[in-house]
Amino acid sequence: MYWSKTLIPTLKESPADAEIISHKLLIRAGLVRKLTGGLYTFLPMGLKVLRKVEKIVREEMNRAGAIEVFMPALQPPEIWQKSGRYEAASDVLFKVHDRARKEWVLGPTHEEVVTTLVAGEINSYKQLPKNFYQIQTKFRDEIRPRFGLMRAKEFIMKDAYSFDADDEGANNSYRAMYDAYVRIFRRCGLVALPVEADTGVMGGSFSHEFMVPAETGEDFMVYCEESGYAANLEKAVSGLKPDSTGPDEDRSALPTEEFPTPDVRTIEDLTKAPFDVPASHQIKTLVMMVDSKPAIILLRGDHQLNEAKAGSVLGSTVFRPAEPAEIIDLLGAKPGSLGAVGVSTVPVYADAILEGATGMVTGANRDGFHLRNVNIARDITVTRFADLRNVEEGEPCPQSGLPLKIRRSIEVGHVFKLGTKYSEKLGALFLDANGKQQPCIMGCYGIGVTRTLQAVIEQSNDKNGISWPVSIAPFEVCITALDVGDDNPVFQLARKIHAQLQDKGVDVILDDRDLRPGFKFKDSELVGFPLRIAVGEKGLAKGGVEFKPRDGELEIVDPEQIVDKTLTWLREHNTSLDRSMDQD
RNA sequence: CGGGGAGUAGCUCAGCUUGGUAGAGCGCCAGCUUUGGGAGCUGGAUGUCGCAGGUUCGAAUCCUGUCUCCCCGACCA
Repeated sequence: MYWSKTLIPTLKESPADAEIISHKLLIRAGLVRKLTGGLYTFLPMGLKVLRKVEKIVREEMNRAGAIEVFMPALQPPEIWQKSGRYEAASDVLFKVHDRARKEWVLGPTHEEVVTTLVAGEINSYKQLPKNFYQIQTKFRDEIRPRFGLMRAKEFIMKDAYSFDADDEGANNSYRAMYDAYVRIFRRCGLVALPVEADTGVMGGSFSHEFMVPAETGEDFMVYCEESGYAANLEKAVSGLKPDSTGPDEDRSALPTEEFPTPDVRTIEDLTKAPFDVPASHQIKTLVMMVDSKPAIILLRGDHQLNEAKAGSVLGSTVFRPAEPAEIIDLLGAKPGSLGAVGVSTVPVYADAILEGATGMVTGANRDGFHLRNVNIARDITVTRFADLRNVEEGEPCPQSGLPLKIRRSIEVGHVFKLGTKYSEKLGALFLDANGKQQPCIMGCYGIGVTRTLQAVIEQSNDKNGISWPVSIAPFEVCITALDVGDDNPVFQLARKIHAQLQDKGVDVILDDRDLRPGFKFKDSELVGFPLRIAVGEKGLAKGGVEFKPRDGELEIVDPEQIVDKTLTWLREHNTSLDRSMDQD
């Protein structure tokens, strides 16, 4: 490819609407252009990277035994009603109407379609297991598209769905996908770590997310380097014990006592003089509404509610904080003076840390008053103790006991063991060896292909631009011709090397633009080609052409040697060809 | 949806407070000079100042409404 023949609109300045580095570089390096919020056109360089990521994904999915299909993006709402997700996923569903005013949905994911397919085509255990995958555009009415390709209304996903006859088989399918994901991300030159994850609206029994550590990530992962424990904050647990709660001296025998706390509205207010109650000695009382029924959640004052965990205790992912009017109606006081002492008409769920806590302070359900010496076991009717809070940095690892760390991360892949939720609802049943009808045991597995592309940029860049891994670089090699006249020997040599590399199967671009050298060097670094071969008079005077890895040292190489040198270097630096991968 | 910010040339922005009829840099076109780290000079093209309405002799500027984009929160690959 000659640079002048394609379109690589690089920008010296960052676009005003890009905030994070990968988004800026995506635009500046001319990989994509925005049509409108959350919708992007892939330009030639962006598309080349995308296709290379897809190729790696395909190879690894095929290697893992998955079979490729292609399902409609436009789907009938009926199958969503059958699965029960028409309501549950209603927020993210794009809905369209045909000329007869019939409604359709644009697929945000394909459990319903693939399960419908299997319901029709798979009848016997002899046909199982099967794992179908596709690489396809997904549509999601995101509340807030963000950060370029990171969260878009339309994005490319690899989605796979496994169907097994028994639980052991389902676990094997899950494991095969998990392993494939490890390989895929490694081949893309990406550091992506599997962490335990919440199953959320997908339902199902367990799941892992693949996380790319990055300051700009929207998720938090909790991890311990010693034990290898790693989990999404939504799911993470710690080894923190209940006995660490409560004041130092034993106040368990003292009766509860009401005391005036005018103008105290928050946990923070109560930690200040004259009250001086540490947040860890307070009980935070939250009122949640589930299907218009109230429930009370108790946390230690210094802890934060984990909504995913709360959802599983409340038995619904759909709940909201109660309005002040509802709270007054229920407890007789405004937020700021709430407590669960003496409450018996609504369920009270307390964080497990509070079990056995004594000498605590909580609201008195009377505006401007709190209670001290609260002994949970004695004074509060707790329906159930459960893990309801976010783990905090420094708490003991549940496995090693060492302090946990937390970092931001980008979710690039997610594997779920689904169980029989969809197969039962959509009739994906088969006859087992005893002639008995059973629902398939399913798993589903997603990779955000476009997001992965941007995550690589987020992880591999410097002040000069992107630094692509060889495996997914738009071109592996950029030949920078420093003179471009057709009869100029410099240009003739550059063209010769370009042709020779192309013959050897190297993905190479020749920068044949009539521009000053500095401009072309900057561009090649911005776009991020892993290897640059500059052909110019100065280099030739020193004995050859300039061989310059994007992140390495410049070498002068004899033009006769440059092809071999390049092939060797590419082989050594292509994460996709890493032989160590075949040994695990 | 709640809170914050912004819409002016292809891009990055100034002008708006204090109304007087459109600017800079980059990019683009032409010419000359330059030619190893985003060149210099000269000349040139490019705008319904997001849109609609209002106030006014006169609106990019003031007022009202509306749309879009970006950031923070709830959702997710």
